[in-house]
Amino acid sequence: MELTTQQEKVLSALRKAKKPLSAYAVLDALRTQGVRSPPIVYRALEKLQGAGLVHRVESLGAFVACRHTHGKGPDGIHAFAICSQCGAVEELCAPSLAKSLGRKSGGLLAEINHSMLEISGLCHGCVRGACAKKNTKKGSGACSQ
Amino acid sequence: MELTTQQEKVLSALRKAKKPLSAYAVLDALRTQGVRSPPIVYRALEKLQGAGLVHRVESLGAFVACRHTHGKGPDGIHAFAICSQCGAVEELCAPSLAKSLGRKSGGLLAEINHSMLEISGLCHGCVRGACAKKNTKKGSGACSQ
DNA sequence: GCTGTTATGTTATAACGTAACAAGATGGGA
DNA sequence: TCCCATCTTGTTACGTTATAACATAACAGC
Repeated sequence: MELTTQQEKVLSALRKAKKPLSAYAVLDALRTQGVRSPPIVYRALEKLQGAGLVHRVESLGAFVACRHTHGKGPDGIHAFAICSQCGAVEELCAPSLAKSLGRKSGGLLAEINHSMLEISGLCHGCVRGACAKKNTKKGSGACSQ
Repeated sequence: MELTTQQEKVLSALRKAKKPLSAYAVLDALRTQGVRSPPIVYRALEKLQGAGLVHRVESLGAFVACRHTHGKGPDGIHAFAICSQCGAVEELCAPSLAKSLGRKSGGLLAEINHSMLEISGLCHGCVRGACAKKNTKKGSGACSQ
């Protein structure tokens, strides 16, 4: 997929960040590059998500650049481990969940389009007290565990 | 747990609804009963979530009353199947996932507090064309599959 | 040049969530 | 009884997240 200029900018901002960024954080990061209004960011995010290059972390209302290559389709499960204190996030590979999800959701769903799994807790660093900052939304948070 | 008046109202509104309600939808539903401002609803929701009586469906930004009894702790996994067209939601039991989650998230997390799994797709009814309404956020949507 | 499509851009507003403060209600003690 | 702590209720105002609606540019193909 060919990325447009704006999509490149947004993707690059997310790749530079050490933790998930809200759409407005992306906007702020890109103001110096001429990005001025929310829809620009949201449109780019939408395309990038469609291409599997970016995921939305639902429980944070924030976005991360993806490191893996996902197949699209039912086994395109997006799974994240999230430290609720310092904001660190790790993307997990959980392809083995695909089949059991199909069985479990069969009561309601005939087709699966998208699955997401988010596990939150405390990272090793925060448990040891090594992650200085409390997650302040603005703070640069994200420790290396 | 003893519920306060407001908590009762909120829980009852969610139980009556056939699909997840946003906090503001709850607010609207309770205006006739004297509930006038968002914090009242959010506070009640927070307590109800803490008690496991209500869950937040992250990918919808909405809340549902819980039908099961959950143990609290790591195996308190909240799993939902969601029809992206008509808005129907089914809460799944996925206790077997608990252990594998622990393993998968171990790289980052030392402790798990909360896990959520959301699977979206099309329900049997929507695939057959039996669910009339497209999910319009205001529409009463939710088919019986 | 014309046309259809995609990308870009703006303004304004909807929808979701919380901070900060004030005021009643309750339930002990001293 | 009075004082104090605590909990619940309530308000206003604000911050954050997301989208609607519209206008314009850029470009490919005829």
